[in-house]
Amino acid sequence: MSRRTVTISEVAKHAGVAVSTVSYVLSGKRTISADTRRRVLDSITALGYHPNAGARALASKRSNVIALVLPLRAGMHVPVLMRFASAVVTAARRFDHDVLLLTADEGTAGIRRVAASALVDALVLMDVELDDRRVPLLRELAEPSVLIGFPAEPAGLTCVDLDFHAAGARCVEHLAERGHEEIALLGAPSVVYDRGTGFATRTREGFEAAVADHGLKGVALPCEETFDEVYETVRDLLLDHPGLSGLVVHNEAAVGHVLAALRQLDRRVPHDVAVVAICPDDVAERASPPLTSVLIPAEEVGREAVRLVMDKLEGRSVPDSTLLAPLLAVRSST
Amino acid sequence: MSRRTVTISEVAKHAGVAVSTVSYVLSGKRTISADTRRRVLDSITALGYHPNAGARALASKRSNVIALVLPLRAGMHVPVLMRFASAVVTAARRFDHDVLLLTADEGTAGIRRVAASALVDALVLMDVELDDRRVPLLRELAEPSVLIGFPAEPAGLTCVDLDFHAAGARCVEHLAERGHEEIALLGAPSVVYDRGTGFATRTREGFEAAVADHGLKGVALPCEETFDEVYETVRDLLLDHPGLSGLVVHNEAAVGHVLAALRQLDRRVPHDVAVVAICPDDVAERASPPLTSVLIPAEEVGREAVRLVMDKLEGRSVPDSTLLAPLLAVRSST
DNA sequence: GCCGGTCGTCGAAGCGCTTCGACACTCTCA
DNA sequence: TGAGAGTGTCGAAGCGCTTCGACGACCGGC
Repeated sequence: MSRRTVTISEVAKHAGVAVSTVSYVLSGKRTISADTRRRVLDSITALGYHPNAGARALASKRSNVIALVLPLRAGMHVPVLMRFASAVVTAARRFDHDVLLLTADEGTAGIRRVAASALVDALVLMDVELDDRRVPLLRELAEPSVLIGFPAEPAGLTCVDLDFHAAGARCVEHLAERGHEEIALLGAPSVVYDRGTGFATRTREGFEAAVADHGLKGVALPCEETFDEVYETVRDLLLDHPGLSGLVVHNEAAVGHVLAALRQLDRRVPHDVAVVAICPDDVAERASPPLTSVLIPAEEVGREAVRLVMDKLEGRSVPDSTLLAPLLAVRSST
Repeated sequence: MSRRTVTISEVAKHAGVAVSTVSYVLSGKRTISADTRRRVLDSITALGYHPNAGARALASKRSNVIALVLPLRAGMHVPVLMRFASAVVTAARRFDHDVLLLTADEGTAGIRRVAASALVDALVLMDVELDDRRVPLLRELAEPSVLIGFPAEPAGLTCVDLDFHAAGARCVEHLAERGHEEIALLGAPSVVYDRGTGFATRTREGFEAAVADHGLKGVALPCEETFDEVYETVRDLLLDHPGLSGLVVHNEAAVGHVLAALRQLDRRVPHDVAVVAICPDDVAERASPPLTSVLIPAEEVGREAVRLVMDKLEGRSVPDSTLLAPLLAVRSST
């Protein structure tokens, strides 16, 4: 039965020490003799003591909570977002922090509110747009923050992401190595480009640069996410480019449809058309055939974002930009 | 520029009143003259005051934060979970509460921790299993909580969910009305049944009961989520049941594969096989053809869960069980 | 044998807020 | 006209914790 709440002074009394001693045992900010430490720790478990979060936050000016700002916008692939989110939560816990979930309905007001009320110590923003309304606010707030993704003007901000430019290029390179000469990129839904979401654009730029470098013919198209639209896009693409033999797909939601469309159009993968995806590993593995892919290292990005945030909280200096190198896993689709 | 933090006593000084008066203006717990209220409110905006969350929590024993416990387990359809989560956040904000995100890695320890440290006032648990490890803990903790979903032993707990039993039955009823006599249910992946997740089982029971009631022939199968597995399942199903003309699909992730498989097996929807899905509206609408479906009212469930939690926090009594009636939307697949 | 330096511990002062009791006032209504 | 009942406001006492300065006790070096 959950007894009424146990306070630090009860622990102190039980262990026969001062309140401050208990506090120092817990924080390790002053040296405590092994013997005293033992007694305090024993009392803590005996009484089932848990520090009160509010009191701690008030006294220490640290809430040990970070905000995760997750817009949940149209066109975003939710499972990927959730992997980031989940990674952030797990990583935060390793630093003894919890995660407050902020969605977009409140707009920037939510960010302002949690920062001003000291509810959180720092912010992690996901799904950053090139021209993101939250960015000017961040500059104004001076609250430690890390962006997952890059805005157009990242100067002075801390950003982390997969190096999508390199990822796009890596896919092209792989297809070039395999001898393909005419290839296409199927990207995000056009709404995502219109919004100027960075990762979509950067992949396309990487794709185009590598196509030029390798002297290939290449075309980049947005790609919607219903089967019928995908089917049409693929059909038209094959019609317009009879020589096309390689496909880069950067759209988790559409990747299954693309394969289904190829199947229906009687193109064998990889025999007639080779496919490289940029997507999480499990999506690539579960496709048929399993796809050669550049994985989106959601766990790593989330972990890195938290590490950066913690560094900033501790006053350590951090790099403005952290780009994780793309890693290509070859499977049966190329 | 974010000035250093403004406190209530500065507001009080600025408005020429006592600190407690400012507090009462904010909380409305005592009557304040219109004139004083105005002056205080003006000072608050003039100084840009935001109450400190920690101090408030300490003094009032209320953090104005609720925990959302989101296991993120295998086999769960993430986009649906996120719609619940998003609805919970939005609803919580309407009650001036924030949401702390708890995932499963910590197991029950996380729940215990946030409750004991008074980090949160209440808990909302998602994706509840029939035999859920978190349930005994809830009984022990005496922290206000609401479950989204039903455990095997819900006595004394507050649960809210779509009435999946009725939903399964409703789909059968609809197919019966359309004259189908032999039908099948394609449900969640078998791992979900094995785990004893309530909603999957309850849908099947509703399906089976209604099949019996209407004197139909019906079979219920689990359904995995890769195209190849779905294809096999559908193919075998049609082989084993040549007279089968109606399908109920309760698996968002597989629904697209089921349609693709039918297409590949040369069965026209709804001409040869009618399909009813239990899934969110947008999934049903984006399928081709658009699916007749019982929608999963994620927003409504989330909202209801928060309402119940707030009622409990205010000491109002709430019903143990809240079942939302299923609503069937007829589209082109039946 | 005395001095300066750790080391380990304590007490007390807040952190910024809510809330309780008290205290003027101003209205009633007998 | 005065007792009683509101109103509107104030001051002060915490809420449970961290942190700062202080202070013995003990150490080695001269």
